[in-house]
Amino acid sequence: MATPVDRRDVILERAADLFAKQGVAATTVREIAEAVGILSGSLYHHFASKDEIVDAIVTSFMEDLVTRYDAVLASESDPHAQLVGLVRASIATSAEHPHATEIYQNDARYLQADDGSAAVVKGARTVRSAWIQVLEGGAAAGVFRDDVPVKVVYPLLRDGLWLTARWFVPTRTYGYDELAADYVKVFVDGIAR
Amino acid sequence: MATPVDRRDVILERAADLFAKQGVAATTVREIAEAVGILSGSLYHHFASKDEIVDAIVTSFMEDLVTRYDAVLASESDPHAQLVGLVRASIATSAEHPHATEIYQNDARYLQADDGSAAVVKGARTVRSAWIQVLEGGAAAGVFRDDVPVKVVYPLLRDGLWLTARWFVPTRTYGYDELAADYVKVFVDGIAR
DNA sequence: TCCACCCTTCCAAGCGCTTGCTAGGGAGGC
DNA sequence: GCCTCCCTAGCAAGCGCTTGGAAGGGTGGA
Repeated sequence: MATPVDRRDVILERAADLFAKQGVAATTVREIAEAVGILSGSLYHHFASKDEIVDAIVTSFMEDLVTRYDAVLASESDPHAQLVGLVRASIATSAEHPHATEIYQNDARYLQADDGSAAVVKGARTVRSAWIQVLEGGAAAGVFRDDVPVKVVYPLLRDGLWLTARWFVPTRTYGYDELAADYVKVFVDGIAR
Repeated sequence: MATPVDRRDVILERAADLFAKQGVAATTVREIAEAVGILSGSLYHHFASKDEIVDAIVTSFMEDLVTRYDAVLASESDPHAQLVGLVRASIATSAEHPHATEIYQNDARYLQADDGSAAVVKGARTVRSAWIQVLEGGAAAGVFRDDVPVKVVYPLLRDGLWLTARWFVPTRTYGYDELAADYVKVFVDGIAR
């Protein structure tokens, strides 16, 4: 018999999958319950609301991400190394939370509309400032270009990076490490030969 | 008194705005009707269903995009010029259809789940092949790098580009042309100094 | 060891409300 | 009179969630 912790995790996992595929609004509690193998009323034994399920998924992802970013910035000081670290941390977090990124990308409005959870809002701010700090630091140090505003560079990097969760499927010969390396090549060196 | 064409356009415009902000599933026909200034039952005089509204918005955008892409590829043969052309065409189309891009990015699953409209599916294929053609042609011509697979380069470019619709707000001194130019700088030359 | 009690988890039925949409009829313009 | 556009009332289906009760397992005391 599953322990309480296990069932709760299964709900989060299945819900994350459905939310990512269909969007939060279009996913019913009945669908989530069916995917878990229980009836929808039973979900409310574990979570107070559908919103709370969403929050739990995204909060877990965001906390993991912030922890990894903090570790990168604490251990690297060279802008290029920091950038590589942030990319690797992002991709590793995305791999660890296979659907949270998709939910966050697609349903950020949903979270904001409900004023989100404090942890998510705070985490998002931390994530953004990590990147801005690295890009600005790199430009100041003469490592990164400064002719394109950081407020333009950052969203281009951000969106390319986070939407890898939507299309990337690792294979035996081309995994997350290879993706991170190629991402850095494309953005740091460009596609020109 | 508004002519039928005008009212229909107003519905599409208002619906596009709401769909982009909230997602298709989370936008009710009552909200759309209210934004237009009529009651929800009246929408069905102009459109057979809510889905048809979505389709009309996305189809119009996609047709415009394909037309612009075809024009670029017909008039440029140098890979770099083609890439610049595709970028400029994408950004121009995005500016012309302020919300369709957001809908397409967020609700592509929705469209696919309903087998979408033939025009959208066909258009999406055309769009993708235009990029692949340019990237592969450029690599073969020694203009673009060939050490990173095109199937990785393309989605990075694509996502950075299309999500500009989500964050970019033109100002008097930094408009769509400047964005296109900076996008090209970032992706073609990279951010390294 | 056995039994009563408690807790956890779930089922089942249903609530109040919302959704996309229908169909009948009215109003205004030509 | 006819046509276009809209209002109105309401339908059927479905939504997130509540509530009462059942079932199973664990624990402690006699």
